[in-house]
Amino acid sequence: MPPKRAAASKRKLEEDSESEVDAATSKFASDASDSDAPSTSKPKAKKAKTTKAPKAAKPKPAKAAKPINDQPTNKTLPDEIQFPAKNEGCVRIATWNICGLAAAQKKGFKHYMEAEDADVLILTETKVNNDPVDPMLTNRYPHRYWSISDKKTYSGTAILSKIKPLSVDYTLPGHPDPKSIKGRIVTLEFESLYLIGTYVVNAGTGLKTLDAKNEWNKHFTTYIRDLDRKKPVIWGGDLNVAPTEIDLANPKTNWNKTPGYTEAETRAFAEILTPPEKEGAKPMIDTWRKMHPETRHYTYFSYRFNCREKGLGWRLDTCKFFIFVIWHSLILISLFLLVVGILLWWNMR
DNA sequence: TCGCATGGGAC
DNA sequence: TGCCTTGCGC
DNA sequence: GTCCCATCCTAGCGCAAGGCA
Repeated sequence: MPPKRAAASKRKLEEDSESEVDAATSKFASDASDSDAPSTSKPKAKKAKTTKAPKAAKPKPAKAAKPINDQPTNKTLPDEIQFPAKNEGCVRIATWNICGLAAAQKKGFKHYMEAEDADVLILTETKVNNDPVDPMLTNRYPHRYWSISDKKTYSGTAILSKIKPLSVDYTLPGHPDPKSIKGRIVTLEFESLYLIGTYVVNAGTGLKTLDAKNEWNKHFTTYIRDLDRKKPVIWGGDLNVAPTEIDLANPKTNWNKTPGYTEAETRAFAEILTPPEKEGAKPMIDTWRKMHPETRHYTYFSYRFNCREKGLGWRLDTCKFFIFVIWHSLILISLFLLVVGILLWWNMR
């Protein structure tokens, strides 16, 4: 049954700045056999229904604030999007939290995909229940890996690639509840590196799922360290954390209250980036922050309070790429962080 | 998850 | 069967 | 009285599933 929001279905698409990495790597590709493993989805038990009094409508402020940081405020995807040309010999990796593939496709996902022409595209919150067979995707990306949640139309992570990986993994080793991880992680192993795409657990309204997130962080940290001992790692996707106070517009009022900016989350993230000395692990690089040490640029804006227009956002969901230990690798010849873009992210939390 | 109103404590 | 409402997550 | 801080309350979207004519 189609959703019946039509009458009130305002087209709500927020564009965000997008981060992307062109990582030149002549040996990125491999001759390994294709390991596209289909994910399956299972019907979920229906949710318990509770009665709730309808909220009283409140008049909205008609304030037309001035955009801040020159960030785009349009809510629909333009038909024509331009990105800088790819560098010769580079592999372009991009990430986008699409908040529903079906919805994204209605709103111009195709335009973005054609314009960006990423070699590897990480998608999060796909909300798909089966591996999509859309020719638009299959023609451009011969290798597609969909991690699908057991919970219908919930979470979902995918990596679409023009390059064939050696192997693919949809698990987070060591996590005590593998079911809760389904749909949140895809790891591709290439000849020269690992690429991880994640849709990290959201700490939830009232931080009610912070414990689950802490559990995720604990095991993910171990996992990424283990991989890094073997090959360099690139990690992208929706990381659901604003690492530092310059990664969100109002750090003071949100500290330890709002999911994405709590002590537990920021500390866990910092420890992934800069492992404690005793662990002997190599430090990792937040590429966006490395190249834009002071820029306040956000990837997420709340629907509430006209945050988009006011420039009140967070750098938390997409736009984060972390290239780990690239310097010891001869494979990665150059690294360019291109923050141009139109990131299409109309998620809300 | 912003910005305002409200209330309480410190000074 | 299909429109409409409700609930949930973010 | 003034300042500071904590707390409260709030929007809009995508989607599935249930209610009901």
